[in-house]
Amino acid sequence: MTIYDELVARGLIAQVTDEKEIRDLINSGGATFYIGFDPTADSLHVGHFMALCLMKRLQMAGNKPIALLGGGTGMIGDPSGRTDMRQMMTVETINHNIECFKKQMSRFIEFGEGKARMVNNADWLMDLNYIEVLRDIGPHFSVNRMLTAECYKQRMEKGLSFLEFNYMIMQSYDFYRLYQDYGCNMQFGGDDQWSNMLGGTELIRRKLGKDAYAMTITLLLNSEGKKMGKTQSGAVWLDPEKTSPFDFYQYWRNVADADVLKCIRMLTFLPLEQIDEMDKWEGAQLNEAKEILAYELTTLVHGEEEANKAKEAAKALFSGGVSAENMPEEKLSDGDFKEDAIDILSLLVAAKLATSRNEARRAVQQGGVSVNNEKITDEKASFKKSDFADDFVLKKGKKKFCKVVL
RNA sequence: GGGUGGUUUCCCGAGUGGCCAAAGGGGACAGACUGUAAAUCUGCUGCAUCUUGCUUCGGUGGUUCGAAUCCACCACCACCCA
Repeated sequence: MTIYDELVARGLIAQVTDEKEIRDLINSGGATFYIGFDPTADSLHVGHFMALCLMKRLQMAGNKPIALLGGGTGMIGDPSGRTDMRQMMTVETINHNIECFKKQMSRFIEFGEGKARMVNNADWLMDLNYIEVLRDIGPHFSVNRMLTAECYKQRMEKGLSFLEFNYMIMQSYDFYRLYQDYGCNMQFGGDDQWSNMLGGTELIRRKLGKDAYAMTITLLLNSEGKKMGKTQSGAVWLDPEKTSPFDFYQYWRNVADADVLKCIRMLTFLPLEQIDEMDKWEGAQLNEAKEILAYELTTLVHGEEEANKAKEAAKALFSGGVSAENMPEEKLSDGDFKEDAIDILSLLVAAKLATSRNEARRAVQQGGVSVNNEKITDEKASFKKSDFADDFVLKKGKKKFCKVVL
């Protein structure tokens, strides 16, 4: 199976500028492609992960990847898919985020001579001269056209600043530069990047009279049409400090039935035949598929060891046992104890299972709290250090728990 | 620059002087049922020393016994005119 067909079969391709050309190009390994990553946070997330996987897949097929860090575009902020303006980031934040990105990326993709290339668009965007750019690039963009682009259209109601309006031009300029400097003839990106990417192919055509191509990756949406990889408290991060391997595992373990196969197809490297087989599964058997999804992804992102730990911890907990072997831990300090005792509400807060004593109280009142599998019903319950050995399992609700270490 | 409308708790959104920690919906959380799914039902949703107290309705100051509600100034946003 060719790489292009595999991408199609996995449902990864959303839009392409020229299907035949792109198919030939990437199947023959003739593409030098780039994917841009704006340093909007200090860790990559699942969306980035998909892009990195795509990079890897194409690289294995002989194509040359360029990872573009948006040190320059991050100064502007992409308005695509947003209903309000991004908060402007300071240069320090951007640089810090870029460093974080670099570190994480190197774990997935090999960079270096003859391998993948990593560049930062700050290197050329920051030194641009306003008037020169206007005269050089400006004439090739029609404001009328730009305003009809989907990414701006959404913003016509809420307001769009001139700063953000320029984002498309900067991204287009990136492509134009990469085309000239590295022979980059293709751009990949999230589906929300489509109009920005077309800006680049168009600019290359107008300025250089050459063809360049663009392809977007399907956004990973759940059955309700919402972006996946998001939780109430924010994104599911790849940084283990921000989202623990256990939580990461649990996120995928808990996806809805309707979404499991799609996720496996799009996010894992499992062979398509095996996935097609799983596609026949129904009902409770899907639980097994979720386990596979969670395990595969955790392995890819955090390594086999962490994946095993997460899997074991989850198994132990959900199959009734209290084996706290690999469970996420929360350490208590002596300061948490008053006169050698700690009440249940403080305990929940200290273990970060509740954000306030009120919240903790509610959980107890509603019967959602247990200590070492014993339900706590009295909100005034209190524990002494001597009531436990070195640690114990504190549980709030069905899925939130931690091993409290004394 | 001129005019108009707006800024409410996680989000949407009601509230135009006391009965407002603030309707309703969504989301989140907890319980029941289940397969660590979905759907459904119930509870719950500012903070705390919790039958009470404290802090909140863009910001600051004022009027008043009493302000999310009235006044002044400021900030931000949208629309119309330039």
